[in-house]
Parts: sequence; C-alpha cells; structure tokens
Amino acid sequence: MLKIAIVDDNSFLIHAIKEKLSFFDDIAVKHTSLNGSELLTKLQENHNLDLILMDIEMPVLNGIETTQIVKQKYPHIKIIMLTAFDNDEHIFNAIKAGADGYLLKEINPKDLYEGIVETLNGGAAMNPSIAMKTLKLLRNPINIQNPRDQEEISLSSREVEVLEQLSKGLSYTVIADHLFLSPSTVRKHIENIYKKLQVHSKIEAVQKARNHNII
Amino acid sequence: MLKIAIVDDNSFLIHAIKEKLSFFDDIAVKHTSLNGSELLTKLQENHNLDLILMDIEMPVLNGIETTQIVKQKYPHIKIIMLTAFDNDEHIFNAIKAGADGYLLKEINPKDLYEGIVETLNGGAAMNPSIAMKTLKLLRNPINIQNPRDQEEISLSSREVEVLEQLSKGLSYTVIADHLFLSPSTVRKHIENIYKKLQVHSKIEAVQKARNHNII
DNA sequence: CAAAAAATAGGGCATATGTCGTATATCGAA
DNA sequence: TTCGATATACGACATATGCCCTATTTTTTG
Repeated sequence: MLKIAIVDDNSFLIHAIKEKLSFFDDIAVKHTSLNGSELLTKLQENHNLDLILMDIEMPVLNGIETTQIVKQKYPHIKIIMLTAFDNDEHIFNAIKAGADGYLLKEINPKDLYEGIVETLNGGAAMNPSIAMKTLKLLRNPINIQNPRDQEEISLSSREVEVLEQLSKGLSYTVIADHLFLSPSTVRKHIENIYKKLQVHSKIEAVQKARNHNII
Repeated sequence: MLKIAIVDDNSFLIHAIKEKLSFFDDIAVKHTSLNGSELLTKLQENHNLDLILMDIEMPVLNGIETTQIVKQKYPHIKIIMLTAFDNDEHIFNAIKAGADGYLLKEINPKDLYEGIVETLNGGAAMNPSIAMKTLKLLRNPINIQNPRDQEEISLSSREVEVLEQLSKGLSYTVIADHLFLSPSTVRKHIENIYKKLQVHSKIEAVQKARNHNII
C-alpha cells in the first residue's frame, strides 16, 4: 500500500485529487494539509509516508520551502509538485529544492497514478511540457546560476590556504606537512575556519567555501 | 498522418521499432537509415518529415552529431533519441544537440506512440528514469561543465542514497537515522562506496561522486 | 531454481576529528 | 600605544571515522 499525503491550500482541489486517486486501491491518502507548516507538524508525529503531492503556491509556507525542509529531514519521502502553474522559475526552484517530479493539476487519474508509481521506483514524474522546459533549462545554463547568499565571510589568507588543502581531502597531519606547520596549528586554523563559516565538519566547510567562491 | 524516420545501425532493432509502431495507423515510417550520413542524404532529397527516432551509437555519424546537424538544417523536424544506453553524458549531449526527447529501446509500443504524439505537440518525451537524470543534472550545474574521465563506477541505489547524505556533511549516526538503518550498516555501505570509488575519506568520495555525476 | 549481488547488522581497533582549554609572538589599526 | 586580529603551538577528551572481520537476510539475475 502506497502511503500518500496531499498538501494544497484549496480544499476543493484536495478533494479532486483524492477522487482521482480513489480509482487505485493500492494508494492510501494518509493525510492532507492546507499548507507547508501544517504538513511539517503532522510529519513530526508520523513520517511513515511514501510520497507527498505538493502544491506550490500556499500561504504560511509555500511548496518550494516545504519541499526543501521535508527533503532534508525525511529524505526517504518522495515529493511530486502538483500545481496549476508551470513557469520556469517555479519548475527550476522546485527541482533545486529536491522535488522528484512536477505534474500539472489538470492531469488525468491514470497518469497521476503512473507518475506516483514511477517516482517511487526511482524515476521522476513529469508531464511532457514540463519535461521540455527542463530540457530548455539544461540547454541554457545562464538560467541556472546559483544565487549564492552573500553574508560577509572573511577568512585570512592562511585560513584560505588551509581550506584549499582541506578541500583536497587531506588530513590534518598531511596539511601540516604541506604548509610547514605543526598539526596543532592546522587544527587551530580549522577551528577558526569552522567558527567563521559556522560549520562543524570538513565537508560542510568545503561546501560552504565553494558556495561563497572562497575556494 | 505522422511522418516518421528511424535511424539505427542495427536493422533488427529498426524492424522491432517498426513493429511497435505498426499498431498505430496514424503513423507512417517514411524511411529508415543505418547511420547519420545516410539519413542526411535522404533528408536532402526530401525533408517532409515530422519526427526522427534516433539511435546514439552508430558508425560514420553518431546520433548526437546527426541531431545537431538535422536540428540546424531542418528545425521543424522533432528528434527523439531512442537508445539502449542512458548514461549522463549521452543524455546531456543529446539535449544540448537539441533532442526533443530521450527514450530507452525497451519501451512498450503505447508509451513510444504517446511519446511521439506528445513531442509533436510541443512536449518532450522522456521515460521517468531519464527525467530523474535530467533533474540531477539541473541540480548540479557544475557537473555539466566537466564530463570527466569515464571509468566504470557502479554504485547500488542504496549506496547512492548514502552518498547523497554524506555529501550534505552528515555523520554516520545522522545518516543512519535518516535512512532508518543501523549505524553499522551505514558504515558498511560507506566502506563499500570507498572501495568502489577507490577513496579513503568522505570528502574524496563526495568529490569523486560529483565528478562522475553520481550525485 | 541456484548463484550472485545487495542490504542488513554487529565487533574491534587505531587514528582522525571536533571542541574545549591555554599560551606566546607579531602586526596593523584605533 | 594598547587592542584586536592573526599566526603559531600544545594538551585533553569524547566522538567520528576508516578499516578489518564475520554473518544473516533479501533481491536480482542467469
């Protein structure tokens, strides 16, 4: 039995979706929510769920933000955006947020069902017009610059050096060797780097540094 | 009547595709070719064609190059890649070359037919696993730039899941939590991942995986 | 169906890592 | 010239990690 949740601020549309799914007796709609934060509350109690059908435009917490949070906390739950709109920005943001598919609400019951099943099998659900838009997005990398957050991060030049070594996957001792420092010093530098970047591990540090074009 | 051409260096497969399409009497296979340059010759005589089903790996002129040329000369003709392989590089190159869809040869007649119709209606034909790969390509624009060394690396789907968690900078225990596994299992998965990727730390694993478009 | 691959789980051990101390020297800016 | 930031260095401790081992169950595949 496939455990589904529906999130949509329009209760009529929730009903319509439920009705479409009612044809298939291996699908159980476990719960529905009118916005993202309502969903998150329910997931906190019970996240025994296979897939969420998620609207995008919702009050309080929209579908994109909700997807990001759910994917981070409960990566086993698949998410299909199910929305009336298909503009490029929504699609791209949904994909970046981790959506496993993107369908339009006008979809027929059979295609919706197949989309759900295929998504649970590791594929992605997409109707052809959306698929075409993703292809166009891929052809135009201009559109996919990551709008990196620009908080002030100022590392000293020595810290950047250490970070560059870190990014190569080297250990404290090897880095110390390379930079002619004692391992203690390298450790201290890394401690300071972590504090500045507000992270707690090598990987996070390297990733954050990359996002900020520090390395 | 939809006018189709098939390009494939394997005449058995051409026959198989023709047979799949024979169920649908609004489709006419106008001609077939065994490679890209044969197709181009035929198109010079007559390019009154709606859509081409194109193999990728062919002698003389492969499917990617052919797609590029056809799209340039005859932009009204839609092209669906129909191939046995679905590695990221092929997919990305095909999309860049202008393909309007990407299907696998194992496809059933009905889905093939629907893919053709949807493509001719301005959509894109894609089976779900391909769609998922395009989503991943969109999420990791970095990888689009460097289609690197292509040693065979085959991770199981569970291993990829673990790797994705690793890439977020999570610890063994947190990953275990997220994936509902015991920490021992996560460790074992990571051990196996390291062996397959021939690396010895989280960072190296994540980096190598990224370069190979695994995550 | 049998064999192979994948997924699960645990034990043990040496080393690495993250985090807290402390401490000294240098240098540029307030 | 004193202060703050930087660079250097060491100690200690809990936890994480990398790597070795074994073992059962499930899934895939020939």
